[in-house]
Amino acid sequence: MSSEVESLGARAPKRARGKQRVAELLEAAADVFAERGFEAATMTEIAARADAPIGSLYQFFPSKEALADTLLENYARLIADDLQELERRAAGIEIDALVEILFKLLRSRPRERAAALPLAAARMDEGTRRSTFRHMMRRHIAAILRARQPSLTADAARDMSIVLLQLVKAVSSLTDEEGLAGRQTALREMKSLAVHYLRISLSASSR
Amino acid sequence: MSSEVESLGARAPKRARGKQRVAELLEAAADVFAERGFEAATMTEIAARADAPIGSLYQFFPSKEALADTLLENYARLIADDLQELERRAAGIEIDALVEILFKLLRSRPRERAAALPLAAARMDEGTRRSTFRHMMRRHIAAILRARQPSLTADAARDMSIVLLQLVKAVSSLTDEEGLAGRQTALREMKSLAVHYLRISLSASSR
DNA sequence: AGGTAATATGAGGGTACGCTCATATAATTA
DNA sequence: TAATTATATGAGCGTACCCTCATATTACCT
Repeated sequence: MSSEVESLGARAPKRARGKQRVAELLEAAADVFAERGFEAATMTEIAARADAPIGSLYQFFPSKEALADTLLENYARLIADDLQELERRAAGIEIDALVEILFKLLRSRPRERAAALPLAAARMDEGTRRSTFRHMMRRHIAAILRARQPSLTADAARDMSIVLLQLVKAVSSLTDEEGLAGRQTALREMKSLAVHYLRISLSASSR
Repeated sequence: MSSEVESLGARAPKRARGKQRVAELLEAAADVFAERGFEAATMTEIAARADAPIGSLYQFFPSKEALADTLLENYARLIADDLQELERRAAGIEIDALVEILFKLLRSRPRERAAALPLAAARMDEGTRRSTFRHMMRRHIAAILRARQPSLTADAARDMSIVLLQLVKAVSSLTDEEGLAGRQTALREMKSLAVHYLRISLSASSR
């Protein structure tokens, strides 16, 4: 499932067996982090769920933090790539189609996403990393909007991306909630709200 | 600040000094839970921040879970009371004013809210408690909408309350984010989105 | 004043956690 | 084959956590 390797880890896997192990460990880690959150997740459970001894886990990931960061970076890279590709195609796409694509894209890879979101929240303010997950998202969405309509100022695009991302987040949390009566209706209405918002704002900026 | 006492705690305070202590402990607990989340918060730090020895904390709260639940219930009761009062007045209020009041109300008591939201997420599925915080909110918002427009069906009011609460949540998370350029603009636009949504949906239901 | 209930206090028990490391095995290279 | 590098394994170390409890102090009541 996850085929990427860590960047800042202690020892990267060199052989096929190592890479396979790392993939299994990352998959198990994603599940456990998604279920329990960063703090409550334990390295013991992650190793157990990957059917690996605890030593193997630490062979490839020097700490719980490094493991979480690897997971987060992998997910961020996947999404960033998709967003960049959408930016290239954005010029010729209608607004409602754009919203549809955007929503689908940001809700894709639900497993990785379910792990990444708690991790992004828990490990937000570590060290000097100013390039938060959320900032990357905003930059990309703003770029897509400006690709779609070049007359947009940078400030306007930034503001719109903030609103749009909040709407996506709302849709995501509704999608994740099981057994909610009225969920379909709510999802539809939130999408049409997004389309409405984009239409209004884009037409205002084209004056 | 917090003047309520716990309901299911081991020993409720009987004397003035005890009540004062409990208030200080709850305040410190709210801060620590807000900063660190449920899991990462430690009883030691909560006691230290209230300038109380660890034994005093356990005198009044038998466990970390009980402490969190007390905090959550206190906040839920405060908000529920406010919402109920708004329901009584809802009939004569214009839509944009209603949205304004609702948003302000749900963002009030930022300290308690900052603690309650992580706790609600962390302790969502404990025991048989089906009356989640979120369900209570939805019921109240739906009741307010129906008070404002009695022709609303129960289902429609429920769906609208779901959408509305997501919008409020989005606004809240923007409010909490410091130093965000474009925040004011984003807040204004999300509010007008909520008004637009309510107008459309309510007029559709009055046919 | 004496008696009783409420509160104060902090040393420490038990536990689970993150993580280390010495040692064993497998795969690759020379 | 021999040497070397990569990976496997799990007992156990140190620590920090949640919580207990014996004992001391304070406030209230009669």
